[in-house]
Amino acid sequence: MTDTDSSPTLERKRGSGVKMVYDLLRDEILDLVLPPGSPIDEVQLAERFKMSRTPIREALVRLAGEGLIDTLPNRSTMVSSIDFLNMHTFFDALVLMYRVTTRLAAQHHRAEDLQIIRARQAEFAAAVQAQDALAMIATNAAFHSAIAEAGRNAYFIGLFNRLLDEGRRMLRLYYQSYGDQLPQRFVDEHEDMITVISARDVEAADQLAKVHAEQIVTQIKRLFTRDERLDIAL
Amino acid sequence: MTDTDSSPTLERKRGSGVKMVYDLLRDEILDLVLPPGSPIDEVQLAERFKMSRTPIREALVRLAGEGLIDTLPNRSTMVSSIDFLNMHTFFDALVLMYRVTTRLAAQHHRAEDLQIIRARQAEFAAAVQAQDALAMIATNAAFHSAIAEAGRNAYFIGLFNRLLDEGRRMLRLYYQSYGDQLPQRFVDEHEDMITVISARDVEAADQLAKVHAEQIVTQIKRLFTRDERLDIAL
DNA sequence: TGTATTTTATTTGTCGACAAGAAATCGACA
DNA sequence: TGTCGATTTCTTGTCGACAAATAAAATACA
Repeated sequence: MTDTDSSPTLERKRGSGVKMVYDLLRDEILDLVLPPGSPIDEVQLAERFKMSRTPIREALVRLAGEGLIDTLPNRSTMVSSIDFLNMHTFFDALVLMYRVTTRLAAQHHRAEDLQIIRARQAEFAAAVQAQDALAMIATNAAFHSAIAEAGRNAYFIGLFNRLLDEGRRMLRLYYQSYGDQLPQRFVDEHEDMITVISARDVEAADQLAKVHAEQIVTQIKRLFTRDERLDIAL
Repeated sequence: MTDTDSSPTLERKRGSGVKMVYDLLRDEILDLVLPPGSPIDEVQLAERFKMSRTPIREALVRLAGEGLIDTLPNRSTMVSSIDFLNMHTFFDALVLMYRVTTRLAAQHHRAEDLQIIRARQAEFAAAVQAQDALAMIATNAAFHSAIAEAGRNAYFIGLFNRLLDEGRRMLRLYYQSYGDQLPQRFVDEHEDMITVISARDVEAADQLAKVHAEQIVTQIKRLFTRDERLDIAL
């Protein structure tokens, strides 16, 4: 890992360094490649990416702003822990955002939005077909994120994406312990959601999102409550 | 401004510089001391606070993360504009957060929460009494923020505070043009909200928050739509 | 006089180095 | 052997300086 590696005199474009390390670190955190509590060493990252600590630091400040890492002043910085104690607040917010974004999508979507949503749904269906649990998590989040985008409310989009990120971490924690798969039922429900959205049936969209979200929540809750091993990760 | 000034060898505590400039810049932005579009010059701030550009930069990255400033790569950074075109999305989110946070406060509040809420309400009533429009804006936001805290959902608290900040900018824009005052009616409604929260009447809290929020929204809307001068600020 | 091109200037992005703060290590002493 | 204190080490926070990118200004040319 410390050899001269691939690029000898790598020339980076001026502003791209921070985005690169931000994106990669973010992915590694959300995929639990860096599990909660992992130490984040600036100088280690600096020599890993062959750049100064300054752009590394900027990326870390951004991640800290999103709550993905915690910074102990003058001491250390590490990947933030998953708050299982207040998980119910997460579920409350998640269900509400599911409903609101689906509602707004039914109201404000345009033709091109539906194309994107359908593409995401196809990817999700493929992941389910392939029994690829991690791909299911990612494509499911992308599907609902696309719906939120169609709703065109930046405030809701922001919070929802944040929640989906947090959920990605929690689900990943589960799916790497087991080898389970999400049921085919979700695929069908997604199809129904697309139907009512394109029909601009706001109330039906809301109701569908509600049962869909609560179903996911109860499933996740069941997984976590019957598995005490996860308590140690707190 | 460039003389030796007050403190000759001012010793700042190690991590306090960024917080100081962050807090102050944030206040100046929200109070429209720095109106939308104002250029933010790093070196100017650096010599103003007598520190290096590095901590300034960190504060700016944080502010950019909250959407309070916009950074043009390699060019300039300035105070972000108020998005009047999508104001309805702001109102949608604001009303919903009003409702949700008040609901949750009725459910989860503790005795000490009510003390804080009542204190904020007293400050708001005093501001109304004194006809201090700016103080009304601030204390009203603080009142509802305290209710949100009592609801104990970090996700909703985060979004709601963000919305209150944005609303603070918009209202400030209005109240510095005119000399109007919020009606006494809001004080009474606040009292009603405290009553139903302490009675843990969730549905009544929700309903009260709904009419309260929508009333505020319609009032703001009326102010902005009847005043075309504000279009130029976009 | 108007337009294209070079030059200058200003601002940001990055770097290497140093200092401060806190934890870990070591050592003195009971 | 255990505890307290000094020292070392390790990481972060800050600094001054340089380089790149862009905009503005100046110049050349038709």
